[in-house]
Amino acid sequence: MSTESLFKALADPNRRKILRLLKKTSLSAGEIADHFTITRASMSHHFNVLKSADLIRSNRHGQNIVYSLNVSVFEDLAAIMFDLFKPSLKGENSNED
Amino acid sequence: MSTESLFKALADPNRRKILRLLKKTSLSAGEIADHFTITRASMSHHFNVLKSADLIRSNRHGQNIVYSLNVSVFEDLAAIMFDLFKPSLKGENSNED
DNA sequence: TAGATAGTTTGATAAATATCTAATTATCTA
DNA sequence: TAGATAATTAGATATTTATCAAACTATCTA
Repeated sequence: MSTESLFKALADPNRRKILRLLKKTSLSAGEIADHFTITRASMSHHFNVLKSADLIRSNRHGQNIVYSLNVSVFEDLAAIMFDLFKPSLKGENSNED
Repeated sequence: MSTESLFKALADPNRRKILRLLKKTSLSAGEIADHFTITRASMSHHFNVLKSADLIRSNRHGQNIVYSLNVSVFEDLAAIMFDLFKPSLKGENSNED
């Protein structure tokens, strides 16, 4: 279910924009929301999807919830991509679904 | 729309399995379908999604339609991933959506 | 402690998607 | 050319998803 949730999370332009914003620095939910026109409820939904895919982490700081990018997923994604595209060797089999 | 269709195409386990099958060698629609339990109509739908994302190519050989992996998308995907995760430099901006 | 502020959760709805069966198209061969 | 085979397209349905408004939770501060 992890590869599944990862690609589904990445398959939405708003969520990719969130990730790009978090590349520079961690940001609170409100700071992120300021870059979008959809409601904060909808933003929360996207935060949840990204968290479920382990693409972001959250920490409360007082009234704010601060989100940060989990860069370690980058490695996972790379591995998945190799699994999908790399010419396979004799007897090699995939773990992924 | 291209990044969009790419991730959406990859967000389905049946479609990822199709790509993995095509890593080794090109295969006809029927040969691919033999590895699945869903109907051939459903398989055709998945082929269409993968073709729209430019992940596979198709060529008719007599009665068969032979599908092959388009490995050049691997590079596109790598670029998109860097855009999403790589720490950005001063004044740098993304082209993606 | 009573607002005010930041954010999430709930419930509803419209749009997208995966699947199926049935019908259609393209090609081969007897 | 008629039937058989390979595959796709069309139409229908159930599930998932993105979004919103409203209600709720957590924290701060006067």
